[in-house]
Amino acid sequence: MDLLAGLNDKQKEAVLHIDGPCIVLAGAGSGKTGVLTKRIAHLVDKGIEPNNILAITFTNKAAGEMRNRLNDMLPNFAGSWIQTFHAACFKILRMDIDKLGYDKNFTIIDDNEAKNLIKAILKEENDYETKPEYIHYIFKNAKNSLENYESYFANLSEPLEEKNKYFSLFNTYNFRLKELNVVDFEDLIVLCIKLFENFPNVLEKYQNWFKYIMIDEYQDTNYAQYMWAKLLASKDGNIFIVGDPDQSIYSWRGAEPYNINRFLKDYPNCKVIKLEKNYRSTQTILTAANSVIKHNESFIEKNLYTDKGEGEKIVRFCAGDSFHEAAFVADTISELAAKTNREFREFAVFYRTHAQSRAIEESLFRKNIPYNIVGAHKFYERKEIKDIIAYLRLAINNNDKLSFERIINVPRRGIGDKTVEKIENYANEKNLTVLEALEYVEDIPALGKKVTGKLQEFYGMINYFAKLAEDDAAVAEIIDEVLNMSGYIQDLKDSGQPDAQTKLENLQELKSLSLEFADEEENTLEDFLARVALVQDIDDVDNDNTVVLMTYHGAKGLEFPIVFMTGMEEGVFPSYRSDSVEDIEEERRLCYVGITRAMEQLFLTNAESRLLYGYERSNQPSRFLEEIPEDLLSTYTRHGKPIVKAVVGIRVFHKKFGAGLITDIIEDGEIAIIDFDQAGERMLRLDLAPLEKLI
DNA sequence: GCCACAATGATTTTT
DNA sequence: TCATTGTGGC
Repeated sequence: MDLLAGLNDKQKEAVLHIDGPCIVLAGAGSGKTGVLTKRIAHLVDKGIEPNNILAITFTNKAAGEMRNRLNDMLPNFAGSWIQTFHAACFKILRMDIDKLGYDKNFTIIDDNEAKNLIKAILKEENDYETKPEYIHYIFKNAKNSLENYESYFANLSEPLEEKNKYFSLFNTYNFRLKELNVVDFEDLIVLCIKLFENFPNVLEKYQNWFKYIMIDEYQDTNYAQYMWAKLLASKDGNIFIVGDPDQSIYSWRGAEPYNINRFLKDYPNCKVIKLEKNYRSTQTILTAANSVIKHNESFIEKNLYTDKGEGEKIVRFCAGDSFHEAAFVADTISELAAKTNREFREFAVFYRTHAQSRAIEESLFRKNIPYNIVGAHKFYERKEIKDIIAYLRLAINNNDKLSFERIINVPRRGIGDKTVEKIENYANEKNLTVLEALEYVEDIPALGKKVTGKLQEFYGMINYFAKLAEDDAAVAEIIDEVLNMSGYIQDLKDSGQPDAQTKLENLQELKSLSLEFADEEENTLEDFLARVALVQDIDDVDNDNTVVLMTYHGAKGLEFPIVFMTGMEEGVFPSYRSDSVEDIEEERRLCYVGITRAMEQLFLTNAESRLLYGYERSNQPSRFLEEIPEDLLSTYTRHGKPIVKAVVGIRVFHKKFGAGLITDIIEDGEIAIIDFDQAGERMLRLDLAPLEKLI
């Protein structure tokens, strides 16, 4: 097959690049995934072993997509190192973490569990002042910085007392992690680097292994990830990175777009390739995106262009309030879907915060438009899923107190905090894991007979699961045993919770996932647990034909024929929380990401007032709106659309009651009965009521 | 150990 | 406003 077919000159140059450092600045929609995969295919064509190629992505979804495309291109492709940073580090640590004094059957905890551990520590210290979220943030930054921890904490701009407290908490936290035989997300990267630095022969092993390194979404790497890649590439210097500084929207999570500059400094002779031709959007949309992002200070100018032609104008709609805005979105979707024969899945609605989705949901629901919210409730964060995972983790890692505490009384076994405390004290005293302590449950002082029996039962059950795992039973089978033996399913069925059915379905889904997992090369329970920890959400290829709702952040990497950017208001987007120039610039990049998702048509909406934290707030239109040239827009406001003739069935807007539908007109056309979306049914005099017709 | 009510405090979240 | 978290009574 011809790898270069259909590529432009810049893309070809990137695909054909083999040795030495190279940076590809890939604008939105410039075909970067194609370039990455084709470059791998080209390397393989040139006789390079697939296993000598390391390709790093940020999401499992991106990694999976790349693998799929390669499998299509090269049917026998067996490269197993197309991974996220975290998954690659996990694979490395699984082989060598014992050199750092960790047990090889360590498990991974996610951010929530890390926060819970921090909360527990704070509670032990009777510290009710320190905010766990903040501490967690500091801890993450400390690890990602790769600095000496003592000096990192000493350099914090906090009072000395606080700094000392934080440092001491940090040490306790890390001590606990090791004790529990778990690592957090940051540890995966940092421990891997530690391994490389302390054991040069290990580093060399991987350097010889990964002769060709590729990193996607480089603008989103943090300092530790930058250093990790640099270490691995430092022997041969065959590092190929792809990124777009204008799409860096995660600096608040530790991403350092400055890493691109570091890269340019590290490799002054690197090849720089700019991909500016866009294959996604109309020129109108691209011009809008270019104009907005020009307001940011930038060291690399990019200008997206297309040969698709101008396309439709961007529609700008100014709504009275958030309900009006939502009604506009729903009405427009329903109209367009009918008129242009579009499927619902071609529409996407973006908002800055999840709280904004509600009004939009209600409007869509009212219009019978099917929709899906992306990213609000992640599969693996659901309580029922986490519970079952905790059973599995405890079976693998007997010392995982976090999991133990989570499920010892789920479903209810009559074992409360006091009992747990006694068990943990005993375990500490005798230097046993929590599960081992249960073996000697009769020796634990001050436990009732009933409780003892329950604990023995629990002990036997977990051991049985562990035995199954040891005998390499299929993960699905183990999950089945957990669901039944623990009584979890029965308890759900008996509970009478309104969402019990959904939960049961989710558990079924977990089982299905584990069945699929059985086909993987590495399919032990340990591997499954690592997968679960590293995959925050299941990317069920949404085959539903629904409108998609998500935050601007969630939209990154996606594309839709028709996009609604809602809440384009000062204080909402940009957020009232961003005040520094840097903050505003990041919001602007987020706006740029939003605009460039749209393929054919873009709608920008704002509301003159909206409900925030219980009270009404008036917001100015977003500054980003003014940064788009006027001639690209066709603007509609709720003003200037007086009701020419009130008839049953039209939608109207009332200054106080919001949007509603005229359901009847009585008294010779003098009085209308209007069913308001929010305010309910009202009778209003048409000559007096401040009504406007909704478009 | 469990349940009901009050107090709180609230962007964005690839792993 | 509203969902989550903590406290007090049983």
